[in-house]
Amino acid sequence: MRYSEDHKAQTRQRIVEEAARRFRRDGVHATGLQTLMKALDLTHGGFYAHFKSKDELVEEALRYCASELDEITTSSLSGDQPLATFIRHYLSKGHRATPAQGCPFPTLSAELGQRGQASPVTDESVSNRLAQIGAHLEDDQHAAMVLSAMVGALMLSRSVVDPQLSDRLLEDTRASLLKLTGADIPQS
Amino acid sequence: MRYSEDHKAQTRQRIVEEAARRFRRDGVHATGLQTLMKALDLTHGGFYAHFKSKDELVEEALRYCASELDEITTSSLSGDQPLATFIRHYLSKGHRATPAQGCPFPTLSAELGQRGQASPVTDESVSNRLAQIGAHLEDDQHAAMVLSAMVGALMLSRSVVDPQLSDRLLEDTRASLLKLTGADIPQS
DNA sequence: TGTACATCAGTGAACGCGCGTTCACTGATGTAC
DNA sequence: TGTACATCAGTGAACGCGCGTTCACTGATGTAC
Repeated sequence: MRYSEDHKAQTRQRIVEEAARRFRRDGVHATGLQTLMKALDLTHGGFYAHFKSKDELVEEALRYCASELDEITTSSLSGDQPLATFIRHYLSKGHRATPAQGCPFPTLSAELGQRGQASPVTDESVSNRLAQIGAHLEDDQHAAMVLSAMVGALMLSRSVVDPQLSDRLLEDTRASLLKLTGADIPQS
Repeated sequence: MRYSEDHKAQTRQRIVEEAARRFRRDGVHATGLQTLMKALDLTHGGFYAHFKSKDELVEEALRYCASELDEITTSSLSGDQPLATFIRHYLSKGHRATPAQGCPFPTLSAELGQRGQASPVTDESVSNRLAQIGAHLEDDQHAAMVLSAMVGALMLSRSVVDPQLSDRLLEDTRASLLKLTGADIPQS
């Protein structure tokens, strides 16, 4: 079957977006191409018309996550009390409950490090986040700690069983970060 | 072959320790029982004389990591300027380079959350860490942020390619945490 | 002390399964005449 | 306008492989006599 001009590009994009969801929800290793393609009503053989390997898809999906993250943080860090808003959003129960649509670091960083699949895409995304956060701090050397605390707290809060402990990790970290960054940037 | 009284217990322990190393280095999913047993000069079939499933081994290995972590933190948090020493040790290049012997949170938390394999062992270990850290802070509500920042920074520093960026994550976070906790606990 | 037997940690072939990847193929559509 | 052909996104069977798990087995040792 021959399709309209941009049909192939659209299919490719659908694969990338579904992969970005599943990688974050289940992990890269645990996401099979067969299942992934079936979820899009496609057969697995067709995958290789779009990507030369699973690794190439991983790279693409990371790029997609990174650009999504860029958008969200950029828009979130532009209103009133931008950093506080961002922290509250990042360390929210909503974000904790939806890893598939969330920040890729708490879900994918460990696995990418272990698989030796780290890519410049991750580096650039981390650098961008540090720069964005640092721009809203009096001393931008604290940016690494703020980012690390957000990523770590979200990951830990998703890994414990007890809901109270999970809430505590999320809420205490949020309160501490708000207090610390609020002190750096006096609020109106 | 019939072996000495505690031979079986010793073998079991060797399996648990090798698993704890490999799970942290490669991830749980990526660690095969075949390879694991071969590394101990055993055949894979014998595995089930010790554990009823891989899941049971995961649980055991987590328990082992947790007790190891207990020991390290307890001894590390008992000298002079205990929290500062602990932070420096945790966010060191040595710890970054040896995930197999290090804290299980940066390597395993994401995967355990994704696999729905979270276990009370993790909860207890997180609680213990929070309590230990909180005991050395003026306001123990900051414990969650301190732990999250350490876990997040170590994980992120292992996931980036650029050594400078990796160092920055580690060192900036360390400096920030030392400054923050040092302010809470005035040093002699 | 010497022999027969029971134990059971460890062996290794085999199971079904899903993985990533390859490939000969289909068939609806756009193009050429 | 109508017909023949080329294109190529997507199909689905097949590949070798390693996974977790099962099982009939081995054979060195401790125990019983």
